Amino acid sequence: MPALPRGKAPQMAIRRLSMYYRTLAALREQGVESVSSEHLSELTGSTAAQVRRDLAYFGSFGRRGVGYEIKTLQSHMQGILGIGEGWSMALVGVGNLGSALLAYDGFPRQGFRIVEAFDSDPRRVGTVIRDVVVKPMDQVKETIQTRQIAMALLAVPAKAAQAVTEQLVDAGVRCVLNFAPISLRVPSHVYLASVDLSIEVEYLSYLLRESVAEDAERHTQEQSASAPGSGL
Amino acid sequence: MPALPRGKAPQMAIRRLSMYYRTLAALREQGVESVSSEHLSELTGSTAAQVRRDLAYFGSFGRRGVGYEIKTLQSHMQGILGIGEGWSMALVGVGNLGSALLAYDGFPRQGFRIVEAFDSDPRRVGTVIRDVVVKPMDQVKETIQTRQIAMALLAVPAKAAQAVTEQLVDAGVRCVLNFAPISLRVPSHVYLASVDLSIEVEYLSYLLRESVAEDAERHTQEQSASAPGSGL
DNA sequence: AGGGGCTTGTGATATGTTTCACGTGGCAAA
DNA sequence: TTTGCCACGTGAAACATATCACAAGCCCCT
Repeated sequence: MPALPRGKAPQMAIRRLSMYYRTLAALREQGVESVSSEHLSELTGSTAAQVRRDLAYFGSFGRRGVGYEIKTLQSHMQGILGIGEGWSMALVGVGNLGSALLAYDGFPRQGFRIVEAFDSDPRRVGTVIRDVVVKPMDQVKETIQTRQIAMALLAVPAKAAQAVTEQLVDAGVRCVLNFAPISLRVPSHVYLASVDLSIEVEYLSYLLRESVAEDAERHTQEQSASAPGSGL
Repeated sequence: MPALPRGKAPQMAIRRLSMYYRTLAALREQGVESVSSEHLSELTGSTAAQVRRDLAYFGSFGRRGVGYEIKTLQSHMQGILGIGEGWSMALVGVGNLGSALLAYDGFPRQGFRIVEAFDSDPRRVGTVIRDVVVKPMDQVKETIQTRQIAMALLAVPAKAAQAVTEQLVDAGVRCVLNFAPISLRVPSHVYLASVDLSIEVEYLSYLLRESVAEDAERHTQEQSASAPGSGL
C-alpha cells in the first residue's frame, strides 16, 4: 500500500519517462488505448526491457500478457513527473533565447507556464511578450516570493549567470534550468539542470572527427594488410 | 607514438571536456598559464580524479608534480573536440528558436558557424538574419551538397522533424542537433544529439516533487517516532 | 475448466562509469 | 646530488546502469 518503496530511479530513467509520456499522448490522440513495452520502445528508440525497468522503478502499471493501458499509465506518469500541477515558472533574461522560451509552446502543453519575466536592460523592461510583462531585476525577489514560484529559467549571459542564480536562490527558487554556457554553483537544496548548446555541438563535432579518424585508420590498415610482410 | 590507442571515452567524459575547454579559455584570459586537476575540478564542479581520468582517455597532457600547461592542453582539446576547424552548420526552421540560434554567439566563439538557413514558410524565405539569407526547403539538398555541410541544427515543429531529418540525411549531413520534442530515427552513420526543453523541465519537476514527498514522509516519521509505543 | 500463447515484472548477470589509492616522475631547495 | 614534496596517470575496487532470461499472471479459445 505504500506508494513507492522502490529503489531510486537513475536520472536517465526519469528523462526517458518524459519521452514515454509524450509518446503516450501522441498515441492517445490517434485513438490507441494500450501499448506493450515492445511497441513503446520502438516509438521512443529504447528497448522493451528498458521500458519495463524504467516503469518498474515506480510501480507496476501494466497487465501481464496484455500491456499497458495508456490512460492509466499517463495518469501515473503525471503524478511521477509532476505534470499538470500547473507549475509556474519565471524567466530571467529576455534576449533572443529568452524570447524564444517565452514563445515555446512545449511548456504550456505539458502544464508548465512562464508567468513572470525579468531583464536588467531598461529598454526591455516594460515590454510585453506573450502576455508577460518584463520586469526589472530588482523586482525578482518580491515577485517570486509573492507568487510562490519554484522554478526559474535562466537565459542571461554567462558572466551574469552566477550572480543572478544567487539572486533567484535568495528569492526562494527551488529549481533552475540554466541556458548560460557556464557551470553554476547552487546550494544543495536547489536543483539544477543545464542546457548547453555549445557542449552538444562539440559532442557531435567529436563524434564526426572520431569517425573520420577511424576511417583513415581503417584505410591505413587495409593498405598495410595488403602490403606484403606486414603480418603481426 | 600512435595518437590514441586508449579505450573509448564515455559520452559524459566528452561533454565534460567541452566544459573544461571553456574553463581553460576563461583562465587564459585572466593570464593564468597552468592548472592542476584539483583547480580545474573546482571550477567545473567535477572532481580531481574525474578530470584526470577524462583527460587520460586521450593522452597524458600534464606534468607530474606540476599540473597542466593551459596552452598545451587547449590545443590538444581543440584537436579532440574538433574546435577551430571552422565547421559550417545549416539551420532548418527559422521560427523563434531558430532565430535565437542564429543569433547565439556561443557557436561562432567556438568556431562553429551557421552559414545557411532554411524554412518552409514562404513569408520567412528571403529574410536575412545575421547575414544569413533564409532559403526555401527545396534548396536544402543542393546547398548542403555544394557547401559540404556536415552538421545541421533542426528547429522545426515536432510533426515535421522526422521528414526534414530524412531530407537532411539524404543531402549528406552527418550530424543533426535536434531541438524538436520528438525522438528521431537516423541511419547508423549519422550522429544525433537532442536538446529537449520539456524533458529538462519535467526532470526538475520530478526532483521537486520527490523532495516534497520525502519531506512529507520525514514529517510523518518524526510524528510517529515522537508518539509513544511506536518503536519498531 | 484447462491449455496455450503472450507480456509483464524482476532476480541475476553483464556492462559501463566513477572513485579510490598509490606508484611514478618531475621540480626545487639544500 | 640528495631530499622532500607535489600532482599526474592508472590499476583495482566500488558503484551505477543496462541487458538478459524466465517465472508469474492474464486472456482467450476450446
